Amino acid sequence: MTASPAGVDPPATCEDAPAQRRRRDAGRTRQVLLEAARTRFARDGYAATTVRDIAEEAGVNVALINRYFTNKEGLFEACLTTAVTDVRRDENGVPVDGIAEGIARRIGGAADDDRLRVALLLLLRSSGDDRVDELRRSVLHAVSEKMATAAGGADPDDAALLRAQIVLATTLGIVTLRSSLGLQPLASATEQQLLDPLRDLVQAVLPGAGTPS
Amino acid sequence: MTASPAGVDPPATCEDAPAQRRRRDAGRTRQVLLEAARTRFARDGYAATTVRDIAEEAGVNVALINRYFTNKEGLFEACLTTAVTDVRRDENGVPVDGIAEGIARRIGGAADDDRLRVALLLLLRSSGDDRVDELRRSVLHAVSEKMATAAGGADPDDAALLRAQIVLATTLGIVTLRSSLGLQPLASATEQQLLDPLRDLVQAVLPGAGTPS
DNA sequence: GCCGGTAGTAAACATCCGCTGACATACAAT
DNA sequence: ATTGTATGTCAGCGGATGTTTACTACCGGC
Repeated sequence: MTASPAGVDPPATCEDAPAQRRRRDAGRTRQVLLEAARTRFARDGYAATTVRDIAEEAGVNVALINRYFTNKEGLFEACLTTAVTDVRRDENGVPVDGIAEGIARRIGGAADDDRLRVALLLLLRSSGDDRVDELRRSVLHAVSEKMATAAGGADPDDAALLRAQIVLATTLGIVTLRSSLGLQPLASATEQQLLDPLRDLVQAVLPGAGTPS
Repeated sequence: MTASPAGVDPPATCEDAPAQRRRRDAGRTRQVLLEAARTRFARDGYAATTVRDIAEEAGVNVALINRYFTNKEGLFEACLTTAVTDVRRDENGVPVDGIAEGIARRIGGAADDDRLRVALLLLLRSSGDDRVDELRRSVLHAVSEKMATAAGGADPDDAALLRAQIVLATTLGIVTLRSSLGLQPLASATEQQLLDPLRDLVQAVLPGAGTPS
């Protein structure tokens, strides 16, 4: 017992975590798995990502994916759910005016906002499952509705919704071209450099979008 | 010889093609394969598309993919080359002014312009091969340069290029949201309905973009 | 201490994937 | 008609993929 045959780290030195970290923690491994899957799915897409890749990146046994998420599809759905949460939370935190500022910050912001960029990329990835696709669609629809409402007042008509969705398309397109393609100079443009064009764009496309300056 | 044992159609009735169609035509099968691969790759992405799928859709034996394109990667590269050609040809055919009109027509135009939409989607798909990715990048860069030049005069600086790439991002984003997500009302918007917002957008984002009306 | 249930592991399974080589057939030149 | 070559077919290989199963190690409560 004192010298376990296969143990790499005997419990002599405690871990660096605030509380001593358990070696076996279902919630934690679930979280690590989810995090690894998010980045992989967002970067490479569903089909190009293997469960073994995810497990290795998470430092976890492959079989645990099936234990905690039933199957690969379930893991993807869980990732998408976290992405939906991220997007919704971000929506609430942003002021109603300053749409362009919000987009620029989300797209080109500091590295700690990377989570939101991953979430946006995830919303563009499809696993082929119709039910999950419907989830993606409904979230993006809600986002565009929110944007249209913020720009033009309550209960936007189809024309206003269309304009909001065009702005949304711009946002998603920029994120894609930046992270997946690395198209220069767009890919290395700072938040500040993005702001001016985006302000022009939003102001022109969205009816009644205030000019906060 | 007169009654071939496995022949399905003896050459009694000639095919409907203008000249009698040969039963074995390398160029034609190559073309059919390329066509099937384009739509599949554009719709489902590289990894999610199998060579067996492509061959079946083309009505052709799987092994012929390797015969004519070496491997799956080669087939994808050939698809991308046709997409590049399509985009370049389309660029030349469009007048310098009326950028918004051009985008609207390409995005929401008649069904016979579907080839260009497939080409645009293909440019967003990656096979993971660095050399092919560089091709995608260079083409999109050239497109944005052309757009910036058309809008603001020769030799655009980085700021002008950035603005053109934002418009390009809008274009690609709209195509994605329409065909891959089916986001309403954007997905079913007609060319005419897209035109007004796009005119506003282009006019605001691109410096010196003329107002042709 | 020990013991039940939970967390994690290892190995294998069934299937699918891209690809290849040997073979069969159609075409064209002779 | 014969023959050489281009074109297409077929079966299968080696490997990767998602998933399952049988097993071990750990933890917390008694």
